[in-house]
Amino acid sequence: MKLSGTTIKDIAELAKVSKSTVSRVLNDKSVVNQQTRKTVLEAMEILGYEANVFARGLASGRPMTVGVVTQKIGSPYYDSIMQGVIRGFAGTGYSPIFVDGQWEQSTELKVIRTLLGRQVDGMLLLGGDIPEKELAKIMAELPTIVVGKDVAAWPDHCIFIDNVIAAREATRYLIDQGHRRIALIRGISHHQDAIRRYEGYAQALEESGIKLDPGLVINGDFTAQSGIMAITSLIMQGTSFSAVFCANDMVAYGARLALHRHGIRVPEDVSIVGFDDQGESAFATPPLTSVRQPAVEMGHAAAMGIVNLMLGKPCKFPVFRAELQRRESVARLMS
Amino acid sequence: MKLSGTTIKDIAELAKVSKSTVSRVLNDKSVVNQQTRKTVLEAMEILGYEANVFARGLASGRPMTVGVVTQKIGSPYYDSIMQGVIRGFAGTGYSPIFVDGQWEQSTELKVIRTLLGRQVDGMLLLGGDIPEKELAKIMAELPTIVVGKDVAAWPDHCIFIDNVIAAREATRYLIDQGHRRIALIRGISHHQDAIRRYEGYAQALEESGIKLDPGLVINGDFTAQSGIMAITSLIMQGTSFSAVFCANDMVAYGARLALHRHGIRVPEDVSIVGFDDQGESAFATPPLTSVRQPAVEMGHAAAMGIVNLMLGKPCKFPVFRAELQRRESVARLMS
DNA sequence: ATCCGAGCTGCAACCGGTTGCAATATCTCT
DNA sequence: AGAGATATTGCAACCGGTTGCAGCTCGGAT
Repeated sequence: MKLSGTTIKDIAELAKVSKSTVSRVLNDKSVVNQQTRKTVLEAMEILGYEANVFARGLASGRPMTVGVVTQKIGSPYYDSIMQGVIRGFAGTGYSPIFVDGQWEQSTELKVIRTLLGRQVDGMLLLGGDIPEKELAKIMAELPTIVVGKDVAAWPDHCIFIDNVIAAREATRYLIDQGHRRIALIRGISHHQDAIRRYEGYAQALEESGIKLDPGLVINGDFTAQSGIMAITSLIMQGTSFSAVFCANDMVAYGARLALHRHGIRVPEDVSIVGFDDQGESAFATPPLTSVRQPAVEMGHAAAMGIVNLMLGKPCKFPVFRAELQRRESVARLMS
Repeated sequence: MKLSGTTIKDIAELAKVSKSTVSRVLNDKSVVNQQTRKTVLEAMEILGYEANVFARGLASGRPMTVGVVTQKIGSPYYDSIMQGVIRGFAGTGYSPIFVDGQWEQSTELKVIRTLLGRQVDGMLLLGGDIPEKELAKIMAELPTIVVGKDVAAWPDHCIFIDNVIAAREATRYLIDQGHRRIALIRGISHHQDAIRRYEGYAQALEESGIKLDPGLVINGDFTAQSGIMAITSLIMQGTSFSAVFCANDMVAYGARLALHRHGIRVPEDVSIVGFDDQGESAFATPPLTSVRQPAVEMGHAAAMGIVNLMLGKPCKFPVFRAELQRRESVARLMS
């Protein structure tokens, strides 16, 4: 079967050098005479050369693919990162293969092992919850970048936003709007993001001299259902609150719905702030105030970063900042 | 670099045959003695053989990849299909590469050409809007399956739900609930789905002896923003209506928000029905009644179908049915 | 017994690169 | 000028399969 045609052999002939030399120019690993290199590059230009991924993968043992481990296909936040990743790989010659960790540590480890044993020469971990010791092994074996998580030992290989600061700002915003009784619906309790956001929440309260009331902090699991249950339980216990800060937007939707069911108006009676700023949030009723994470951009940066890493170049990431999108789900508290 | 290890050579030795024979067993194209085949298969079993994608791609010219053309990475409906596709390819040896048509016919054609000229041996088209003539060319050149769109000339290569029936059922449901003045916010006017849904809407009205009022039909473009504008324009014109059927859920969110802005309650004053049933819809306030499309399942089926097609086997698809999810955004009209 | 075709199987070339090693050219130093 | 060091380049093997073609085996026809 004939494909696009030009091979390094053609180039070699045109440039009057050997295949080896062309290959060397291509991988620009070993030294090639400047003049020769130029001639070869011109030849490539003329012939419109494009490397055959398979031949290269076969010969070099480098499969030109990157394993991307996501938490759960279908979860808005990770899907956004995935979108960025797809875009980031476009045109690099590398292609991503996606696997699903199902939010379970064991599954995640299993799929990672499969990827390792198989044919990937780089790995992108989106979130995830595997122990640092395991992570160390992976990092030692393959170029790896972690997105949406901050691993102390590899600051340069992580792309993330500062969840503490983000949560602190969001909470402070509520405080600035006059709220004092601010409930927090947390994510999965051992989840790094959940912990950080809790921390930010606590800091903001403390800075404003508000005593943290443990009764206002409810555990959830990042699902809308957990938002419903959290609000329900707050109401059943008769706890009073004028605002809720949610682990993510899905939780916020659930919370908002539960409030509605109890005849509590948003934002007149209770204000809501979410986290992630999914696309739907701007059009929720009322539009949801939410901390926007630049997830797509982060995914994009991750893809480009891992490519550099695999080429042996260092990678440097821009600093990503979360930004509070102020919308109508928060009202100024008159008192 | 050493990878997982076993090659056909190992198998050949163990089974005491030549590489060729092993290869023949593998591709089970040409005739191989039953006994020999059995021995080889056993050897493969023992050694846990797994073909090297690159060697195979190189040697056969068949790259074992499938081009997946989506409309817009980030659009909920197509993303859901993509999820199904990813799952469907898992473990088949084929891997998908995703490209983005950006909702533009020209972009779509361009990326498709790139894929054709490049190295894919199958194509999955998610939705899309290219002329049937172009489609014919593609189909002639490569195994192709179209998802979410019904192309008359290739009924066997399309996976879709009957939008006319789905829209008719949804509309009829509103009618059954006592609604007579039912607005329709359409999708992009020339879009097949939009046209079909309009048709279903019209049919349902006619079957119930309700005269279709063109003033109740507003054009939109599948975005939340268009939902807002549609409702706003209806209200500005003083058109009365007790229900709105939306092109998709995003439009429904927009519509719901616009109604809210005008102090119109949902569902007490106006009922809303959406289309697609995104994950968020069950937790909207109020939970949105919506036509659920089994998008993930469709993507999954598409992936498995294209694999069969590429192997020369025929593919047969189950019939996918949309199903109305009845939730609280629709109220019975008391009159 | 000889011949023939069908059914299997092995040989070896080839897919398009990569890479270790040897060969050649160039340069530097004594 | 001669020797050793260094920079470039080419040769050829190899990655792990696929496949056209030739060769061998064997039963049945002549």
